[in-house]
Amino acid sequence: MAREIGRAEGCTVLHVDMDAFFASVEVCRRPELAGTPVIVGGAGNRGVVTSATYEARRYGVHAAMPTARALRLCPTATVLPGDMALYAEVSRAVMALFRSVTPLVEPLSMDEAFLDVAGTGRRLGDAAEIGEFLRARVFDEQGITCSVGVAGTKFVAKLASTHAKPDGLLVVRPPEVMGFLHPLPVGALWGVGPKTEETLLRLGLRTVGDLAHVPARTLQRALGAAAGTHLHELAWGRDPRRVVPDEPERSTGAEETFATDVDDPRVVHRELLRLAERTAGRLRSTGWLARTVSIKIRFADFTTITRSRTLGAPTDVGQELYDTARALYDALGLARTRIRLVGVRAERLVPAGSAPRQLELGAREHGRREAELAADRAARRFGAGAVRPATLLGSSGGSGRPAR
DNA sequence: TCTGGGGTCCTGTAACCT
DNA sequence: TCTGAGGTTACAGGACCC
Repeated sequence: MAREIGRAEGCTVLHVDMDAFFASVEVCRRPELAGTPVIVGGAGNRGVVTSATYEARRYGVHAAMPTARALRLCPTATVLPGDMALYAEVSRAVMALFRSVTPLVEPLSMDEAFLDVAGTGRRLGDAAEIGEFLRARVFDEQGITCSVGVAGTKFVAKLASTHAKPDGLLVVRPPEVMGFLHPLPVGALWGVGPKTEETLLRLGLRTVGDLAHVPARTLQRALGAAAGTHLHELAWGRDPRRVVPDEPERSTGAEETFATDVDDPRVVHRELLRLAERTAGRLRSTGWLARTVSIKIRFADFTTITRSRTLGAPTDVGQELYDTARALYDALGLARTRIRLVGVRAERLVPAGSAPRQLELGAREHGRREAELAADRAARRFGAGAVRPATLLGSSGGSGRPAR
């Protein structure tokens, strides 16, 4: 349990990260699982681990690992399918707690957020004391632990919370940044994944310190202008990004992997319709319209393509998303090609209130939109799936059923 | 060992316009 | 009329994150 409490001079940014979030929420709900390996993830032949308790991680289990492999490593683990609605509820409560401390809360995902506490006054103490206060409150109210990084910049705070895990808090004051940063492996930097790490290792750059002492030009040549400049700045601890609350969404979508590969266009069409409806429902519930529709196709060999088209007028109508998605798919001429996954995404979102609805198609489109809004209301009353397009009725037992 | 689902951002290319 | 430069936008792909 890494813990270092002290004055947090020059530190106003907190990064709070729930420990093994989904798995911890499950253990909280089922206390008999406490202290045992628990895996949340897909159980099918194509499922992967979404979250795992530290007891499971000790066996080498980690997120994104195929569940089947995780179970070979840790046969005693309890595998749970996951309950996104419950996790979202816990997440909302935790974010509300953060906002009771400062309005400057920037959620990164369900289980982590940046907080800027520069303007909170001394009521709760300095940034480190605020961090400890939040850790205690999250545990009291939700029964789960979290880790906190405290620093002067977002990215150092993020690295600090990673180092504090699990159930800890780490402060990195400005004079300590280089000493903290430079021994870390390059892969620790935000934005360095397996590919970039390989490129850097080929250049003989192993640590963040190595990166810092190479000319920025060298990194720009190897990684491109943006990434090269960015990494060089980070290696010197420079990160001017502010904590920004309420960033609008840029896209939303849905995708599903089939339980077994599919080559029947009718099955693909049906899945595109289902995904378009799901995506449109999300647009309506969040008040956005999409200007661009894109589809994603992943083939049996895991190669992936995307195709997109910009609409004449922005929409949140499932039938319109589907018409476009289907046209994009049909244009590929993929009959008999084995497909593993399909996805539909709505991009270039505009607020529903700001965009004039298209008049030309008025009557018909209005009818569709009204029907889908009525279906939304029915779903809220009677549960998701209460109202579905006729082509989706009875389709839940087909051979092309998506993996769950 | 066989790779989920939700996203963001960057880059290269082509088309189009001036 | 032809050609090229340069800017903008749309599209496709890839890397990355949780």
